[in-house]
Amino acid sequence: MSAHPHPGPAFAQHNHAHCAHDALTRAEAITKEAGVRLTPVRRRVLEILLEEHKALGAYDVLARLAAEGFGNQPPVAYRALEFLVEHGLAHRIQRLNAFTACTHIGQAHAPAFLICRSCATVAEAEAAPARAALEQSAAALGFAIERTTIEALGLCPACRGAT
Amino acid sequence: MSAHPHPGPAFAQHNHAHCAHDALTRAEAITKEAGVRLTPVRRRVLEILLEEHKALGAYDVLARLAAEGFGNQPPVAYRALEFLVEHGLAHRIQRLNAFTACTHIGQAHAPAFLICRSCATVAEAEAAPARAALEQSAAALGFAIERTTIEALGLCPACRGAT
DNA sequence: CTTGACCTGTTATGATATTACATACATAGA
DNA sequence: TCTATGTATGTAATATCATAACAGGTCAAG
Ligand SMILES: [Zn+2]
Ligand SMILES: [Zn+2]
Ligand SMILES: [Zn+2]
Ligand SMILES: [Zn+2]
Repeated sequence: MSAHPHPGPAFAQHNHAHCAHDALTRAEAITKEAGVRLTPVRRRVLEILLEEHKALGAYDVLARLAAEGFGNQPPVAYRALEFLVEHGLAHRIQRLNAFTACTHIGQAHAPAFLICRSCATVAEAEAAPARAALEQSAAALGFAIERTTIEALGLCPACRGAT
Repeated sequence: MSAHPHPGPAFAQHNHAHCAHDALTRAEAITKEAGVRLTPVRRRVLEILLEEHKALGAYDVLARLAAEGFGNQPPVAYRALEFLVEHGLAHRIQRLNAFTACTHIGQAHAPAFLICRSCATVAEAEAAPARAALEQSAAALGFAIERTTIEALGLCPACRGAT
């Protein structure tokens, strides 16, 4: 057990079925705790996001939902995604206008996102240090930070290795 | 002379006419140096962005251009904006899907953006320290960062003071 | 001049996101 | 149990952001 939130498995080999199942279990717990409902659409959207460590656009999610008999209009997807983001079960990736399942559900964390430009895998890195540094710069200007977006584009370990 | 790139004037009282005029002068120099043309549309778009320390959407810019007799189709605005960003004369703000004139034209800088949620003013802060911290986190995962986006939402000094 | 590179303009379309309203469902109080 | 209430879902319509593809204009080198 690591002493601090561990890096998250996105770039490492791991039992992903287990990884996804775990996330769902935690999501159930979190929502129950918060007194909100992880309804079928919401749960299914989370499952879809959990299939891969990538980011999916709202319309990609919507297409999947529609194919499975859920509604087929944009708000169906956007609402479920908004719910997931609001409760810390998913994150929005600004650079991609897309969404990814949180890999640290239930753990307090300040995520920075590492987006592989080759394979599109998205991992969460710890943003606390970067954030602290930014606070410094901002404080010097008298600016009070409330929310930060930290995203990096680059190459993941696997894609660096590949020719 | 400050030892490192100074914070930029967005949140401070300053002679903005002078600020904008300076930026244009530098833009002329930069483009001449690079052997590219700061054509009338491009120059005008930069002037429009320089009017305020805020971010403007491409269609806002387009409306202004159209009203002044330039083309009135999206590519006219997007192309000019793309040119400005490419040559470091403007920046794209991901969170806002919008563009802002660079306040450090001609200076090498790694900008983080501070966006006031109350008055929409955008300032550039030095992102180098935050970026360095992020490199650390990323390196630990074997990820090679190529480009970073660092944006913060919050309250500027003026809006903090106001009731 | 002519050529070629680049810039501008326009049409058309694609991609992302929200507003507004109607219907269905869960559940707590009467 | 019944019904009132809040919440969730479904749908239509529309707003907002962005790009592809092509036609015509400008300008300087040869
Ligand atoms: Zn996994
Ligand atoms: Zn990769
Ligand atoms: Zn700048
Ligand atoms: Zn403000």
